[in-house]
Amino acid sequence: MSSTPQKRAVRKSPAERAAEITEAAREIALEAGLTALTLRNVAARVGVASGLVAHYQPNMDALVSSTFATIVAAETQEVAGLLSLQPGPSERLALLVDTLLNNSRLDVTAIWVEAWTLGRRNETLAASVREQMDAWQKVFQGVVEDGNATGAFNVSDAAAVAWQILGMVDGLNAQALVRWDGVNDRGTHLARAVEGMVGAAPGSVVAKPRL
Amino acid sequence: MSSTPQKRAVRKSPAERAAEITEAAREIALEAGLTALTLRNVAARVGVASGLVAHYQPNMDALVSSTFATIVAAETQEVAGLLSLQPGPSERLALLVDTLLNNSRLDVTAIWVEAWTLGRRNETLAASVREQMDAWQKVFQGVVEDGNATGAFNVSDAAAVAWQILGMVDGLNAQALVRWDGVNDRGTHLARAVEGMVGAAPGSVVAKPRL
DNA sequence: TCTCCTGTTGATCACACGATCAACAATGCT
DNA sequence: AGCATTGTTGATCGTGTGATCAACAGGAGA
Repeated sequence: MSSTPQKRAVRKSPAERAAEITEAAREIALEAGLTALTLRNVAARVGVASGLVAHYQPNMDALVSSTFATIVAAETQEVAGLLSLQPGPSERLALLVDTLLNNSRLDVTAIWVEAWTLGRRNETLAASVREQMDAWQKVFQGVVEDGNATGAFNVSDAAAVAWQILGMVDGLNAQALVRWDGVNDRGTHLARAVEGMVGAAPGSVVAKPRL
Repeated sequence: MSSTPQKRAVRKSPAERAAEITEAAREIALEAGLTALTLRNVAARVGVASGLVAHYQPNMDALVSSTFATIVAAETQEVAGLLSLQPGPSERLALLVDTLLNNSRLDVTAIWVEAWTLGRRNETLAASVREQMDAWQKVFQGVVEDGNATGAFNVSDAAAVAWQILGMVDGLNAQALVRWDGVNDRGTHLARAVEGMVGAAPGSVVAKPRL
């Protein structure tokens, strides 16, 4: 019954081992949250002694914050990529709202929410959170300015509106975290709210039917 | 140098002692978060041995969740009270939005956010969170239905819209927790968004100037 | 084959947590 | 005054955390 063979881990290059550790950290965070990122937890997943994880990281706060950044930045990139495929700003805004509300990203949302509170005691993480929020805001702002240029929207302060939409989306996602059964038609309601904010014609921001 | 006199705590009635403990827990939570609610922390604040706190509580999860409920329910009551003083639904909605965004309640917001993640590992707390969210939603729903009745709003699903507004407010507050410097005119932007959702005339939901 | 470099181990430290409980002492009752 | 009730203590246990470091061993180069 050698459930845990307990054999010595094979010797690997620092780069490879470091990659294993960050990947294990990513998986743990997505499955059990940033709080579950402990030396022993990560070590166990990699199949390695706890000391080794410590050896590859200055401290755990750093691993937590870099793991957060990795996960969240990947999501931003992915969604931004989807946006570029859309024909116009209204479609982009609709896709943005629709994509972020479809509950397939609840694990990432959980990490966001956790990071907001963990940031109170982990300054490195707090800085990372602000940085990633800025990145998201820029994505929204780009869409809003886009719509302003084409005349689809009419916004005086695109940056502020972008912050607001971001906040709303975050809130609705956090809500879904707790009240998963919640409300349907979330996308429709939010679309109407967003239309009000960007000064778009009612009904102009409409989610494309899911394929 | 008797910084901590270390004298034995005076003997008090169970009711009185229990009240001291819950009050100390409330203060600690508001200042340092629900995570800071430890046996020793609460005991130190009351000026009592850690065992006594344990003696008055079935377990710490219960203290955490009841403290959360106490703090949040008080806020709901307070805001609901303010609402009743307003003449009509538009004013009520405006006050609601304005009050919840004015950053004087960031400590409570921090507790909300913390509770969302802590609820994943504390089922008692999770139940309490859902209960308190329901209470908030009812407040919003009442205002929306009110406006529907007077014709100020035009909403087909008041419950769903109420959930959405609640989520938005939560998100914007959580955002303010991290990006305090953030955006000004948050109330105005949100008012416009809410108008879009409730089908109110643009500009009808406007915050009363602060006295 | 031998040697050195370095990736790796795991025991260990100090600390914090929740929980438990025998012993203590203040209070009110008889 | 003596006693019984009960609020209170604080040491203790088991667990978990991050961090440290002497000792070990795999592998590449001489």
